[in-house]
Amino acid sequence: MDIPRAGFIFLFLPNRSRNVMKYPFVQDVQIMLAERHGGIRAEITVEQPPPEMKADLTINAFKLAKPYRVAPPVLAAEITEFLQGHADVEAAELAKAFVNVRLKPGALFRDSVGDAAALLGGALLPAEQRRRVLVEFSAPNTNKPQHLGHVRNNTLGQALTALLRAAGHDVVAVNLINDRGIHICKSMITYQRFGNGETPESAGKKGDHLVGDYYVKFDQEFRRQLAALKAARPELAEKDGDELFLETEIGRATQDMLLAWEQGDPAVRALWQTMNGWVIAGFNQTYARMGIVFDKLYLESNTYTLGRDLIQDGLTRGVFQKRADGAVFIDLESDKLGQKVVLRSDGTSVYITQDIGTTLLKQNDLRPDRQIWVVGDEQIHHFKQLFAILRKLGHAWAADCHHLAYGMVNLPTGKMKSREGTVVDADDLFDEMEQLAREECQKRAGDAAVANLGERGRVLGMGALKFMLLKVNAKTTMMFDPNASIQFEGDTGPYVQYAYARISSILRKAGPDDFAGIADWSVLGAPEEKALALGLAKFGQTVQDAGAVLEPSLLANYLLDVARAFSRFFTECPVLKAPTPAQKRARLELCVRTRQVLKAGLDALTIGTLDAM
RNA sequence: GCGCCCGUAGCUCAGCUGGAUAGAGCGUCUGCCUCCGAAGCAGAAGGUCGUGCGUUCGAACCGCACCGGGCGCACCA
Repeated sequence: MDIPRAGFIFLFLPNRSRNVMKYPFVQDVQIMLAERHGGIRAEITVEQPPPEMKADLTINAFKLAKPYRVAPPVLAAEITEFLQGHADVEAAELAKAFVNVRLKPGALFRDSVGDAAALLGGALLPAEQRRRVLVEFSAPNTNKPQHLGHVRNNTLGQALTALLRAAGHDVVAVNLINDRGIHICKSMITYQRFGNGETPESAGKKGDHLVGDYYVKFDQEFRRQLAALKAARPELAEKDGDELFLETEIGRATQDMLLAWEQGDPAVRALWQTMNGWVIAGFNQTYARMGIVFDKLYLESNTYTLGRDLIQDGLTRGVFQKRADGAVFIDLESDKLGQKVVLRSDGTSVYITQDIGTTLLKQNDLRPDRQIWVVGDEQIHHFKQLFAILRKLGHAWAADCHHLAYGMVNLPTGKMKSREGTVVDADDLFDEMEQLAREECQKRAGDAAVANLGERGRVLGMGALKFMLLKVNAKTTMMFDPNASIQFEGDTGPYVQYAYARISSILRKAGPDDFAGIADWSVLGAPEEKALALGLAKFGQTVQDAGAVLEPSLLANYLLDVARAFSRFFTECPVLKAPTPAQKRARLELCVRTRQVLKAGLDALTIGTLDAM
C-alpha cells in the first residue's frame, strides 16, 4: 500500500536520462556503445573524479555493466579507446572500470558555462513535468509570538516555495492561522482580568508579544490556583494540570469563554477580534522581515467546523463507523494505523476532523496537483492517518499529499521550554543577527562610514540565519547555539554572499572594453578555472534534485561548493590583471556566470545579495 | 509493548538512486594582505562511519539482530 510514494515519484523525480548540461562526448559514447552492443542505449552519467586523478570527468563502467550485460573492464576499455580519438578529449585514461576524461579547455568551458541561458534555464523542468503545488507552512497559533521553531518552519516553507518555483512549478503558498480554541481563550481571559485596557500602542510593544505576555500570565495564575486546589484537596496531589484544568476557577472560566465564543457572544467575539488583530499585525511584521508573502490565508475560525459534514457523508457510505457511545471512528488497521476517532461522543470534531475539512477546502479552492504540509516531525503519525482517511474517502489526489516533516531545533541546554524562559524569540533573534551583521560590517570598514549599514545588516543577518537553518537536512534535529552558531565565516550564508559581492566588485572595476567581443574559452585551463566551470554546470540539476526531494539543503550545500570553487579561482587566477586580454575577457565571463548562478541559487533559498558588504 | 527517525573527526553537520584513499566548517597548530576588499586562500593534526552478522565484484549507504538517543502510538492541538 505504498501509493503515496508512487505518486510522489511520478510527479516529482526528474527523468534522469535527460542531461540538463549536455556534454556531447557522453552522447557520442552512448551512440558508440549502442552500435556495438545490440542497439542498447543506456543512460550514461558523468561523475566527478577524485582530485588526484587529474581528470575533469569520469564515466563509471560498473554502472553500465548491467544494462549492456558486458563486463565492466571491457566496456571501460572500449570507452577509453573511443574517447582517445574524440575531438573534445585531451586525454582518456583507464583506471579499474573508470574512464577518466580530461577535456580540451575549449570544449569543457563551452559545454559547461558557454551558454548562459542553458546554464540558468537548466533549473526549469520541461513543461509536462511542471505541477501546481500547494505549500502550507507556518500555521501559527495566535496566542503568543513566534520563536526559533517557527523560524525554521517559515524558512523551510518559504525556501521550498521559491525552490519549486525555480524548478518551474506553479506554487501557492498557504498559511492556515489557528486563531481559535482554548489556548486563545487563555490569553483572552487573563487580559480581561488584568489587562486594564492595555494596547500594543500603550504598552509600546508588538501585538503578538503583548498577547503572549497574557498567555504567560495565564499559566502563572493557573498554577497558582492549581497549587491552592491541591493544598485544599490532598487527594488530588498526584493528578496533573490537564486533568484538573476544569477544577480550577480560571480553567472553568476559560472553558466557558470558549463556549461563549462558539455561541457568538458579542463581547467575547469583540475581545477576540481585537486581540487576534494585534497578534496578526505582529506576525505580519515578522513575516515581512523574513520576506514571506502568502498567496492565500485561511483562518481556522472559518474552517474548524468543515470536517463535520464530511463525517456524516462517510458514515452513510460505510467509511466510518459509530460506536455505542456515539463516537465515530475509522478503522485504519489495513494501513497499520489503528483506529482513529473522528467525532467525539458529544458530536464535536477533533483535530484531524478539521484537517480533513481544510484539506478538501484547499483542494477545491486551489485545485493543486499536490499538497505539501511543512509541519514538525512529531506529527508524522497524524499525517499518515490523515492521508489514509482521505484515501479511504475515495480521493485519488490523496496519493499526492505529502508531509514535509522537519526536526526540532534544540539549544545547548536542551529543548526550548517557555516555562523555563529558554525560548528564543523570533523578533529578538532577528534583531541580534542584524546587530551582529552591522558590527561585522563596521569592523571591516574601520572608522569609515558604511553606506546602507541598515540594509547590509538586514540582508546579512537574515541571510546568515536562514542559511544556517537551510544547510542541514530538514529532518535533522538540529542544535542551535545562540552564542556560537551564528557565524559569518566558513560554511555560512555570508560566505556565499561574500563571493557574490566580490564578483560584483570586480565587474564594477572592469571597463566596458573588457567585455568587448566573445570570450575565447580555449585560453583558460587552470585547475581552479575548470573546477569552477564544472561546478557551475551542476546548477540546473541541483535545483531540480532539491525540488524533487523537497530538500533545500541540497541547494545550500551546492552554493557553498560554488562559492568555495570561486574563492579558490579568485585567489589563484587574476581577473583584471590577467596575463592576456583574452584571458581577462574569458575570466570575466566566468565571473559573470558565477554571479548569475549564486544569485539564482540564493533567490531559490530566499536569501538576499549585496553588491558590496 | 508497537511504530518512525537519528548515531560519521573534540563540536556542528555533508556524503548525490552502493563505486576509486569517507568530506566541509568551527576549534587547535603553521604559513599568506607594497598584488582584483583577508567575511578570504594554502597546509598540518584529528575518524574501528554505534556494535555484530549478512547481501554484493564493491557497503557510511541495502537486509537482520543488538546497544545508545529522540519522537510518536488521545474523544489535545
